[in-house]
Amino acid sequence: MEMQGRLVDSTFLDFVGDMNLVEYSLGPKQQVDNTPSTPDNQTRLDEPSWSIGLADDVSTAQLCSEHLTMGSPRYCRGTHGHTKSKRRRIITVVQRQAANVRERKRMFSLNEAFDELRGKVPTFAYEKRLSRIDTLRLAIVYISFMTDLLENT
DNA sequence: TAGGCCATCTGGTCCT
DNA sequence: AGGACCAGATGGCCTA
Repeated sequence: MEMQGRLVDSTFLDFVGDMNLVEYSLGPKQQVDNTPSTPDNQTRLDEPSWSIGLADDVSTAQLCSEHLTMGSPRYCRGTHGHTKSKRRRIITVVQRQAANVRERKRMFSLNEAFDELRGKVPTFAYEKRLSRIDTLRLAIVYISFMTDLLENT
């Protein structure tokens, strides 16, 4: 994937070289692997502490109050700020887990798309893996550059 | 140690 | 009703 640089003429490489995006140092190690479920996550899924003792028809509001003791505000969001609540969608633990799985799959496909995009934008071989935001920014610059190139030839 | 990046969870909203 | 999408929150990992 770092081969893309060779496919692009030196003009663009000079162009890219001027960008702040290419300030990465050596260090090819992947920062994060994109596997959707690490062993850590598996344990989290396997034993969802927040689901213990919850009946299927427990509302999320109840869930919230029950888990204030967990000391983690992440389990109690959505109601703060606006006490006037709209109708809440009752969701079971099973549905929540299914939604989490879908969300992980969705993010996985999103990351696949990012990887594909990384393969399309030119980078130097020694560069660290582009972050998602840098991939988008570089793609924007790359497209703009190519557009200009086409219009001026 | 602070900051950046990421995975994951979660609730809200939109759409079918 | 339920899935897709989105954004906020949180915690972990890595690097300067």
